[in-house]
Amino acid sequence: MTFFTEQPVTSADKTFFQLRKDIVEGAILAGSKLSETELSTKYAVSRAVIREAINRLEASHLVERKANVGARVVTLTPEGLIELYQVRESLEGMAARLAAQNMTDHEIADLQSLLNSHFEKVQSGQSYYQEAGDVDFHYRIIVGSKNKHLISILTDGIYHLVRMYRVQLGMSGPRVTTAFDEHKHIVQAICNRDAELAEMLMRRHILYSKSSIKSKLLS
Amino acid sequence: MTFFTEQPVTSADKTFFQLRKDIVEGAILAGSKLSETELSTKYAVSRAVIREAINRLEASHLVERKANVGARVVTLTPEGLIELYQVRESLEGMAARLAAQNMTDHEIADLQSLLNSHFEKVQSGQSYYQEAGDVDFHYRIIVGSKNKHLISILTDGIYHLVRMYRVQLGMSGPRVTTAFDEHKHIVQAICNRDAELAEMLMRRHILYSKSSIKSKLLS
DNA sequence: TACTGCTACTTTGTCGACAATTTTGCGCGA
DNA sequence: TCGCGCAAAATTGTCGACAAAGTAGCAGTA
Repeated sequence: MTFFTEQPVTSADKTFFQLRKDIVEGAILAGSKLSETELSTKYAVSRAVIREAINRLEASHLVERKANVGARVVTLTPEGLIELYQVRESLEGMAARLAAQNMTDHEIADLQSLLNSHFEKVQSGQSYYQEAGDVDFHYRIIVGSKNKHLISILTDGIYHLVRMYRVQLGMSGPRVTTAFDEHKHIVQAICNRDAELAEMLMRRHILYSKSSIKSKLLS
Repeated sequence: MTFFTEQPVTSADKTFFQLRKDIVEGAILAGSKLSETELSTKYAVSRAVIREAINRLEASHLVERKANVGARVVTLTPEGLIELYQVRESLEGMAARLAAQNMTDHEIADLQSLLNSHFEKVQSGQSYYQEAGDVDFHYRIIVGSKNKHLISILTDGIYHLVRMYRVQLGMSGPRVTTAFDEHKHIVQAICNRDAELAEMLMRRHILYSKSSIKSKLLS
């Protein structure tokens, strides 16, 4: 994952990253209360940095806060997941459209080679793929859109929430080979600079993921 | 404008709203530095509440911050405005789609009567419309989507930035009557529960606005 | 027993002071 | 005159303490 360009510099940064990790991965339970004093002793920092970290978590939609009452980790609901995928469909569709217009030939070539490496892994039977590989694929297209707002909303906000759902509701499941084909066609459209088609395919791709996840939630 | 459900409760809230207003309306110049000590004396609060306010402004994409250096108000560029409208096209298109599915009949009736009141004003020659009326129209559809993330991203983030561009680059211009027709057709599609068409019309509507603004920027 | 109101406690909000980092400006030497 | 380095000033980051709001528990009364 060529992901983590963000590296902590201040103490509040470190605390924020740590807290985000703990929340996303379930070390801090969904729906639980975040006590400032408690966290400040646990992480050995002052309440001021805890407060700043919590503020940023709120901006990421990972916690909700009430004035004079406190902050709680968001609760995960099927409806929430559906809503999240609706936003993803919209934004990542646009990202694919823009990527088809704005990615450099070199970036597209890289994307294709990434896809090839995935293909080998899938073919050799490794059911690896879904987590890291899928994230990496989508991440490159998002960044390839070259749209600052789009990139920020998706990578700073939506994606950590999606991962939280994936981890805590145990969404690692199949959809490997079919998803791979979908990825292939998206890259093909981007390579042809067909923005319209790239958007449509990406939206379908995410729509399918949503259906797959929805049916898994009900079982 | 049925907008301001958000009312300040804490001191940091008030400072945040005030600062946001000052930035959006240009009382604090785009690109200028936000000195914590300076602001704390100016608004007569401690640096802690200023810091919290700045953090929230950063989350709204109205200021950018560098560790150990400070925060600056974002600078307005033609490219930035284009990018903003790309995100709007994507998200508000989805909002219209979801509104067609999720708005109650009562909400739709309200939307239609809002449109009628606009029609009267436009017909009676008042070039009123564009600012408050336009915002109100879009706001209702966004809320009508019933998608929490969508609503938050648009009303807490994007919209203040759009308004900042409008105010500071003097975008109040025409496009009144044509925009009204577009609004009418969108409402018609929502009323027919035609989600597909509602999304398409909304995307076109925003696309046209973008072109109109772009040409105005170049003149 | 159930409800109301008070009190004590816990938690969040705000403040001023200190620490750490960055920026500024001066002096020195080439 | 220009560039380098060091020191001083200014700015941001962090901390502990106090203020204010909310919560829980107890006592008293109907």
